Amino acid sequence: MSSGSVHPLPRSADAGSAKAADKAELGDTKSKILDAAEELFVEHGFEATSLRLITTAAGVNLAAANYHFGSKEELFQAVFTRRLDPMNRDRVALLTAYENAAGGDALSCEKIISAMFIPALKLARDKERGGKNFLRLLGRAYADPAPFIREFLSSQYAEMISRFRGAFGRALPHLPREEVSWRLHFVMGALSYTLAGTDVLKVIAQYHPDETENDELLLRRLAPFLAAGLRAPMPSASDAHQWFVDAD
Amino acid sequence: MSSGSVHPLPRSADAGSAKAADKAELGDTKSKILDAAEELFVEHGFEATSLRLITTAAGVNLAAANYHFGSKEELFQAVFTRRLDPMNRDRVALLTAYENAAGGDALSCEKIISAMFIPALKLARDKERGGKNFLRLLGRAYADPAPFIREFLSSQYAEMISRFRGAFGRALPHLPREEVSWRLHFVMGALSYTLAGTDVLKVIAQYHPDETENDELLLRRLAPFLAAGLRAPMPSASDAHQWFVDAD
DNA sequence: GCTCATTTCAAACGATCGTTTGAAATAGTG
DNA sequence: CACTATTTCAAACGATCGTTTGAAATGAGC
Repeated sequence: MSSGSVHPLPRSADAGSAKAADKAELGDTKSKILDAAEELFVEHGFEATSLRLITTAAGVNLAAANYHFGSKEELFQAVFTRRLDPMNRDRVALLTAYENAAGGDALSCEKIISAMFIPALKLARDKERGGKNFLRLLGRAYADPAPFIREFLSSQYAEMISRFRGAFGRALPHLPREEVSWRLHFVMGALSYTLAGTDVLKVIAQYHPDETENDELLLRRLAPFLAAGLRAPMPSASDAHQWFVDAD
Repeated sequence: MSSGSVHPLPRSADAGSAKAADKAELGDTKSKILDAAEELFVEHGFEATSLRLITTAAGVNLAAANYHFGSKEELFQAVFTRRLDPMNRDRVALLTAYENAAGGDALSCEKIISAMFIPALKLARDKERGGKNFLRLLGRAYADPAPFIREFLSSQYAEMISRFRGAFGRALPHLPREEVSWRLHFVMGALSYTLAGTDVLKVIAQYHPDETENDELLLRRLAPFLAAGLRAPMPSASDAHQWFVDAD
């Protein structure tokens, strides 16, 4: 971690090469690896997914992974940046558009939440194809203990979270600033958790996997739940005491 | 995976042997392994934690792990059952006590939530010692893709979830049964996520790690948030349309 | 003392991991 | 065509993994 890796790094031809076809899957090795990695990381997690499994699924040589990405960690980050970066940019842009449209008025919680959801929905509705897989991967990554994942994600999210915290603060002027941060934390948690879609809780909640495809429906259930939570009044000390009276 | 493992299985002397001292850490190999495993699984995750790391930290021989627990997966499950089983029993018992005390009346959402939280708090306040670590481990396990973890957890939680879904259903008679299941899903998600305490979102929400010790404070913030979400009215179709108006 | 079951130990097993290597294949440019 | 740079390939590297083995140590009952 002392200095950037110095793998061969083929001349990068990423930034919107105009001659790349829309057919998506015809991918050049690099894209094939990213697609396979995205799917397999979701299914098995980072540690349990071997480069051999990825490159075999992608139909490329094992060494191609290290040649194009340098290391397994860098491949993992590449999988994320490909989708996360545009999504978070969309979120900030949408929030800004809402704020401009509202003039000086504060946005409603639902409006702010929708600025977080709509770009995620766009991704799930599939950007190219594997968008749904990525959202599940993202939800899981939050709970991954690997330090490099945590540091990477927090840096990727820093700007977006800062912007949304400000928006929620203006929407909830009666709440202490610290309480707003907490509730944003809860919102991000519930959202990530729901997107992760762990089968554990699907079973627990008698979830019907048939409906899984309809993420929009899911988020339309989550948004009112979260908006109501955000608007909850600060509990008084007596309230808390009443709820948490010990029952030994 | 075809049949139960047939490792030597030393004669089990678990169930409350009266002569076991309260001093906790003096543990017999088996407890030392469980304690070390609990801490290391939290820190590195299941796949990334080797048996050599665990047994070294526990100060016992490598083979002792397989001798006492059969396999790494069974050790992982043993770490969970040691704490999860009593906690979920406490939850159900507390809910039952609340219901009996209320006679035929439905409980408030806050009361039901507290029946989920108080046993978790008791654990966090440390049962013996490592309770806090375990809650973080539990939160992470929900997001773990390993099938054996998911199946194990859903079986461990089945009864408790069923009981609480019924209680929430009575507390929220105006909501469709399916909506109650969804909101319980969100509640479990937010709770697990918060307990997991991933540093990612701590950073994101400008969380002050100094306060980390005070889990009670944390849950007293989460409970009102969740209770308000549970009580949210069903959104009308027009509401949803207003929130999710596309902004292309 | 002896016997026998239980637990600990050092050492090794086969398998798989991420990564590297150097040559062969391919594409680009004159 | 030849020349060069880029990409692919089979093969191997050293390391670490979960698990097993068989002998040594330990404790209980007599």
